[in-house]
Amino acid sequence: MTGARSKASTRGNDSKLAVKNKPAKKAKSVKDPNKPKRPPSAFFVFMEDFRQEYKAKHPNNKAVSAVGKAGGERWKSLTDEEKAPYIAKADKRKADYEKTIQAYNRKLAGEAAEESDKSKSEVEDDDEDGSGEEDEDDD
DNA sequence: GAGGTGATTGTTCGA
DNA sequence: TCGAACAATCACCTC
Repeated sequence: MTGARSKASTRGNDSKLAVKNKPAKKAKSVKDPNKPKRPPSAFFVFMEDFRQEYKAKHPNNKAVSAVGKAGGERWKSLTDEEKAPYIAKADKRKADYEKTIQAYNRKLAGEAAEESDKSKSEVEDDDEDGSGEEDEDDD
């Protein structure tokens, strides 16, 4: 939309020296390394294509910032019809992601229950069949 | 050597 | 409901 991301928006182009005051993004990922990555939005699906095109046109330009800018402008110039295939792809990935995240959440719940059960076992100390394998969601 | 940074938009999730 | 975080990419820079 407005594109007024309070995050980076208009940063110094190549001012890598300008240290961003945003916290380490990766820090959160470290929290949940097993968490499935978010699906790419239609724009990112488009970028996958656009990067190759841009690379072909500008083999010397490896600056991701330039690709991002060019991709953003191109994306805005696209019509809904042109965006449609990318949106469809993104939608597909999103559906897949929902499945994955559900399995992930179930696994989390299972682990939480296991931990809770462990605490209980420590107190009661009985019943340890070990048959509580998480269903790897095969269906 | 390892890891952060930049630029873009869309989506998701938490407060 | 709003806003921040995060998704990909990769050369370059800092520690």
